[in-house]
Amino acid sequence: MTINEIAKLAEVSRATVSRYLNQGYVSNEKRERIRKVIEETGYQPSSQAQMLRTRKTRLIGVIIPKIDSHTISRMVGGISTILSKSGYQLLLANTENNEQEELKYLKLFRENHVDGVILSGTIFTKKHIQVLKDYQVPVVILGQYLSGYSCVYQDDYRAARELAARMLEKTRRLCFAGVTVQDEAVGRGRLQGFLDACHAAGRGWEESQIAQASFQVESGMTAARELLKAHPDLDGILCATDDIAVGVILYLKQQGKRIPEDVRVAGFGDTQVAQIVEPNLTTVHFYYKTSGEEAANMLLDLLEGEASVYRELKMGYRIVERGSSL
Amino acid sequence: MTINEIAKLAEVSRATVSRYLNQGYVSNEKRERIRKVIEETGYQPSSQAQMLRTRKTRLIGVIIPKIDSHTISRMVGGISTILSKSGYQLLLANTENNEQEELKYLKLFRENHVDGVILSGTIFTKKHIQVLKDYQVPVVILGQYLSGYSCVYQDDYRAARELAARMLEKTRRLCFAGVTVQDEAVGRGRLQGFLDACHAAGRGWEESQIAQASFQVESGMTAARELLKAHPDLDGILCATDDIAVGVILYLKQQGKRIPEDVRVAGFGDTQVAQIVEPNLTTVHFYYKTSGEEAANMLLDLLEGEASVYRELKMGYRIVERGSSL
DNA sequence: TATGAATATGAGAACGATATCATAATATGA
DNA sequence: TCATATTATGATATCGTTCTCATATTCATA
Repeated sequence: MTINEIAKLAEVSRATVSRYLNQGYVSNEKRERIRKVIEETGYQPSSQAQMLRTRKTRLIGVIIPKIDSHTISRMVGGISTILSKSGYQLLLANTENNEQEELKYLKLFRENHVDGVILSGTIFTKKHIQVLKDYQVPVVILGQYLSGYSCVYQDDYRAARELAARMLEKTRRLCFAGVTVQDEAVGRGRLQGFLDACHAAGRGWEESQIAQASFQVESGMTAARELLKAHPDLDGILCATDDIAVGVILYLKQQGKRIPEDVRVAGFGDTQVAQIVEPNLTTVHFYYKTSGEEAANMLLDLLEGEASVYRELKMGYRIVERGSSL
Repeated sequence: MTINEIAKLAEVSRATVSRYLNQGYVSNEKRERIRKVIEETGYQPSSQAQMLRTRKTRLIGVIIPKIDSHTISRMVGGISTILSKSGYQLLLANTENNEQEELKYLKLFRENHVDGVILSGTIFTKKHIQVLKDYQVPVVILGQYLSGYSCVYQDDYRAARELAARMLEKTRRLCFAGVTVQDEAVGRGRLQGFLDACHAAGRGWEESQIAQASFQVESGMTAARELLKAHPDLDGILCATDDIAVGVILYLKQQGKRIPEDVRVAGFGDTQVAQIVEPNLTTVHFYYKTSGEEAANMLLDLLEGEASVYRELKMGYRIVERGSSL
């Protein structure tokens, strides 16, 4: 079924059918004839033809570093809700934490047809900036702050600083298990918050109080081992993610430490495991799903001309104190 | 940049450029000219025009019930790996466990002319079968068995039967916390495995030994409460998912029960929490990521004509015994 | 040296919609 | 009543590819 056949059956011109479909002028008489024919035939306009002609695809490219992560899948959930409500579809690209893949998909999406892109990256290189600079369609960055670009991100710095301050009150020697500072948000932001809180509390710190982990539980165990080796007297570890914190807790318990009596631990993200690990984990709740929704809305504004200029949205947070730091 | 401009610059016909792009006959001389022009201009064929002309979109629709679930995101990860390797893109639809949404997306995808669909559903109604019956593009069902259709699914029944048999050896009164039997795989399959294991072991069972939960941890707690009320002497609970099992464990511990000494517990799925909850959870490891990969490969076979007929693939499993049932 | 494959090329149609333009009919206002 | 919006319609061009077909050239084979 094509628009031509509909036109023939309804005894009108192809143009009139198109107008019917796109709310143009159509007399009641012909409108009814067309409606009937479309209903009988179950006609659906070819979206490919529409895409070619209108240069709009109603597809949004979503680039994420890892699909099987609670924080990210929550964001994707939020994005998906908003987009589908507005009749857009979601083209998903999973980069498996490979920045090269991010660039590849940015290019692929541009060439291919998306109306806009939501990029949830971790590490931004100069290459990224360059590709983003003259990108033909609107892009919203999710989870990272990037000056001059539309972005939705968490207040990692303040959250870390506040949580660290609370931890400092209860500890004599607080250590930090973070991730690479190439990751501006989770790496740099949370570390800086920790450092500034130490400074504000008049507490010095040494390089050896900071361990670098990755995003897995296992790396948290390794980090805890390193920290404990360098500082056998440590009585607190602030971890850049809940998964790291879980690894830290597992290792500390293995070593016979009691939590929180001997060592207080906290994480970030308020993922599912925070309420399951024992003791329950003190952590920072970020509004990931809402962030995804906001990013999608921001992109829609950009697409539908409500706003032609970028906006930067910093999301709030909530510290959740549980057994691991009491 | 269009193919016409490339043709003009390379001083050949549009058809020759098209042949160059689609490995048709082109002389070395012209081939080189075209190559050079394309390189200089950075020309990329319009995928919309290609879609319209070839009636292929290189898009695969993926319908899932919930994005922020460990099992599902692992499957999506597997799908994504395979598809992107073959130059297909993934159109994601998240139904939030709403079967109506599934139908909606099946229709939407068909209209949008995806090349194929991977459907990871939980509940199949007659409506589903009817829509699938005369679906114009290949569909692979993931996670459920559907006779006569390409599908990749877990051996829920055997896994449940085997795990239940092991649990029965160590318990006098084993209960079951499952999900709705409308879900053939997780609901019906795992329950039936449990029942048949009871029968094989010469153990009767009463209706009240079976509680119905949903997919959340909280529902596991409720289920445990019901079961414990009906059977204060229970010494084992087999749970249809890890999350339910975690809820069960949390509730039992709250009630002062020791695990596994007083009550043995096991789950299904081997999700992250299984290794974090205390005691660690005995569970069934399913190869979710591999299932996703297999489903994607199956679809590609269907698409690329390697196989024109459906295949049914039942995946193996591995029982992982941990502290909760020892 | 005919004969037929295999190789090579371009003109023009087709895919299925929307956009532009010309034009007619009707409604509105001074 | 006349000028001017507003409503209504269809013919035709266009989006950027690939497909079909006609035709020409080269090469191996009988």
